[in-house]
Order: sequence, then C-alpha cells, then structure tokens
Amino acid sequence: MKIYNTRTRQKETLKTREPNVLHMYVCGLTPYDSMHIGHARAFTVYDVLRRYLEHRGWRVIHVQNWTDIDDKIIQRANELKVSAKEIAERFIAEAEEDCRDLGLLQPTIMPCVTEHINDIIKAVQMLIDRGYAYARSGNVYFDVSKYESEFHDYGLLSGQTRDELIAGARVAPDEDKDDPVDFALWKAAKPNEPFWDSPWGKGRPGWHIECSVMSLKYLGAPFDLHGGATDLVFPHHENEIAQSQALIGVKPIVTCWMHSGVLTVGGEKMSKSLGNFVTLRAALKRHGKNPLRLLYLSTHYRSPLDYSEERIEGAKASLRRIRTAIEVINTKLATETSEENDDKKERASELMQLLEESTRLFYEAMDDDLNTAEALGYLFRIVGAALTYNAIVKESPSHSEKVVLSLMKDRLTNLLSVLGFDVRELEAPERLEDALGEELLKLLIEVRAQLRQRRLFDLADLIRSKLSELGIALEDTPQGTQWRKT
RNA sequence: GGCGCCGUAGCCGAGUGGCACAGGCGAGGGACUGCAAAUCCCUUCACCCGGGUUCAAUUCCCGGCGGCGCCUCCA
Repeated sequence: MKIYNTRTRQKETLKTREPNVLHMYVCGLTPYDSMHIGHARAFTVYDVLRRYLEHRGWRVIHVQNWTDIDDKIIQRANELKVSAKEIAERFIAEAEEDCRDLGLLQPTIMPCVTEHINDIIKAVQMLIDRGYAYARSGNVYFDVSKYESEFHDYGLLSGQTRDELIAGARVAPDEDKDDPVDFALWKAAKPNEPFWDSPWGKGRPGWHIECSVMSLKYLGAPFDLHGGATDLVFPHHENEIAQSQALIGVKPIVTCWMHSGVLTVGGEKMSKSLGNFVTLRAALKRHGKNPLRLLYLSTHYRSPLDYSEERIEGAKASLRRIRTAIEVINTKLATETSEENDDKKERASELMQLLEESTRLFYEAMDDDLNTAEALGYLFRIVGAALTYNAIVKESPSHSEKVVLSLMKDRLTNLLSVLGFDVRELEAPERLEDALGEELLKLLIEVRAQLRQRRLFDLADLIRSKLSELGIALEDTPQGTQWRKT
C-alpha cells in the first residue's frame, strides 16, 4: 500500500519495521473543550487506515496521546475555577464517549502527558547534557542552531529553512531565548499554575516534548508512521522530529509522516478561536455516525473538506441508497428459487463480473494513498447494479442469481465495515426511541391501509402528510407500507 | 512577505499524456403508483486564464488570476 509521506513529498510504499505490523502514533487532543467534527475527521482517517490494514491481515499498534496539561487547559480551569486536572479529565471522558459513538476503534494505547512527567524530565535533561538544550530562569529551550548544525534537516518537513522561519518574523519574541526559532521543552510555572518539580524548578512540559517522549517510549525508534492533521506540520511535528532525533540519534525517526486535511466551514478552517465549530456530540445527535463518516470519506483525506448541512443531507441520501440496495437483495434472496435457464445464468455471470471488478478497483483505490473517495465510487457501482437488477428482473432469482446476490450483499457489508460504517445500523429496521410511539405508528399505518382499501384516499393522505410533518415518511411498497425517519 | 496545497458539470467530488464510463447529491422528463415516496430509464455533456514541451495536455513545465492551509494555539 502507498501512503503520501509529507517528509519526502511523494507517495511511498508503506515500509514497516516488522512485516505486516504497523507502529503508528497519532497526535491526539488537548482536552480543554468538547471535540469538534474537525478533530473527528482526522481521527476517522487513521481509524480507516487501521481498519483497512487489519482487514488485510496486518497488526496495528495505535498510540494516541492526550495532551492533558497545557496553557489552554490552565486558562479554562481558571475561567471555570476548577483544577486543570478536572478540566482534562472531564473532556477526556467526554471525547472518549464521542469517539465511541462515532464508531472509532479505541487506540491500543492512550498515554497522558501527566503520567509521563518523569520520562519527560529525563529526556529534557538528556538534551541539555548533550548540548541540544539550555536552561534560562526555570525554562528550558531547545537549541535549533545546534541541532541544525549536526542533523541538517530542521524545516525539512514543513519545507522551510531555519532562516526562512526567522524571516517569517512572526515567531513570538521571547527575551529568554537565544534564537527566535528555539522552543520550550520545559516551562517555568507562573503563580497559581499547576507544576511538577524538576531540576530547573517548578514547571511543566512544553508543547512538543510529550509526543517525542511518548511515541519513542511506546513504539521505539524509528517507528513506522506518524499521523496528525496538516496544521500540526509546523511547528509541532517539525520540533518533534528535532527533539526525537537529537535524543535518539536516529534519522529519520519516523518512516512516514501522514497528514490529513483540515475541515472547513464556508471555506474557513473550523477552529475554536474562530468560533465556527460544530461539536462532534451535536453532529452525532443530529445526523448519526454513518452520514458523518460518509461525508468524511467522500473527500480524499489530504484535501480540505468543507462542511455544510447540504452536504451531510446528501450523505444521508447516499446512505439510503445503500440501505435500499441491501434491502432489495434481502427481499430477492427470501423469495423462492426459480428454475435455472441460460438468461439467468448470463445475468448472474455479468453481475459476478461487475462485483469482482468493482472489488478489485476498490482495493486498488485504497492501496493508492487511502483513496476512500474513489473506493466509495466502486462500492456505489455494486449498489447501482443491485438496484438496477431489482428493477429490471421481476421474476424470482435462480440458484446462480441467488449465489451472486448473496455474494454482493456480503461484499457490500464487508467493504462498508472496512470503511468503518456501522452496517448493523444500516441494515436494522427503523426504530423509534419510544415503544408506545412505535405501536401507535403501527396502528396508524394499519388504519391507513384499511382506508386505502376502502379508497378513502383523502384520509389516508392526511395521515401520511401529518406524519411527514412529524418527521416520519411513509412509503407504500408491494411488501406493505414502510416508514422511516426523515 | 515566505512555504505548501488546490481550481473538473447546477453542487460536491475521484481521475487521466490520447474520444472525460468515476461516484454521490440536486434539477427536469418518462416508467411504476389511487396519489406520493422509493426504485429504474433518459436529460442536465464540465477540466480557471495565457504561454511552453509533445504527433497529442484537463493531465507535464513556466507565468498569471482565484481559493485555502501553515509561518502564533490548533486535529
């Protein structure tokens, strides 16, 4: 399988330390607020990568951190007059629930920064000892010039040289630093801030060091793949590389850097600071997990993805199409097997050919830098074939047709679950949360059937239109009246 | 200002040096239906602009224009 490697700026065959085992580190959240659908997009990308590799027989060791101590957490804690710890715990619990509801596989290991303070202090000390870092009044900074003089790759990931970064001139001036591009490994605690004791006084880790320490601790060096969204390329991942390589002396420390595109709204990046975010929780409640996942996967993971209600409604309609196709196949399979003849055999073999071709192309698309958008196209070819077959062929299927229909259904559900869709939800009959409501609905449908039989269509239509206003759509099919939520 | 990505039908969105079969949504027409819905069929025929390379460019190169991301916390 090929993945686009940000470090080399090209698609590369995924090379791993051990054959068919992927050691993957994904940058997790800073839990200072509810997670939004932009975060969820990134996590969905790595979730699909993992599901796909596991489907192909790989083992994936997936480490995803919680940056549970940070300026923003402290700020939020002060606003709400609670401890930083409480804030972090609260939003970690919330995010874990949201991720589960979205159908994300739980990472193998989810380390917290606050549980690795000693490891971090050791790492910072080691960097100082080796001359890659210096302490200034309780702070410790990474010495980029020193690093660059030995490793010659600072800026490689983000495509900027050290000089260009300085010329950017927006690097925060900090009197303590020897150089504007140097960055904090350890930050001295200000009054009323949480702290840990260290050789440099009371303080807490800087932003990037936790990922270096925890990725190396749990995955070793070099490890296979490091993921995150593009907005982490600089400075976070650039600095992480410098720290890790200075620490271990191995270059490159990560074989493949994978970055997902950001989620935008009206063309602007979704972010807390712009206030244009939709929480994952709200989106799940309103739309459900499958539509959200389809929206994510219908754009290539490296492209920006613009979120809109219109698009998610489109995703819902697409999903209904898949659902209908599966239903149609089930119905056909449930009918009596008809006698075989040449026409049926030929139809079956045509369907089989389409199925095998679409499946092959699906895998090729996935192997080509996780092109889920293209892969979905092939999946919809199978869907379309099933629907067309159903519309054209009125007689019940023969043995050979049943064989291929059954294969189509299995393949569809299989590929859908590889992409992480909840197939059970897709296949399950519609339900209302309220059992009584559902009974009443069934009663109404029964009454309406009687009305229709007596050709009292005015009343039957009244029931249908009133239910429609309540968000229930009725569809009269040869198998009786079906209902669904709208 | 620097670095990078992108510009494909009404919308979203894959893709390719050789007639653009992606796929989805939407719209219009038809079939089906008591009427709808769903479904099927048909229509909706698009590669930002200007150069260059080439027998051939939407695809490669250069230059514009436009959009976005990063350069400050960000998934």
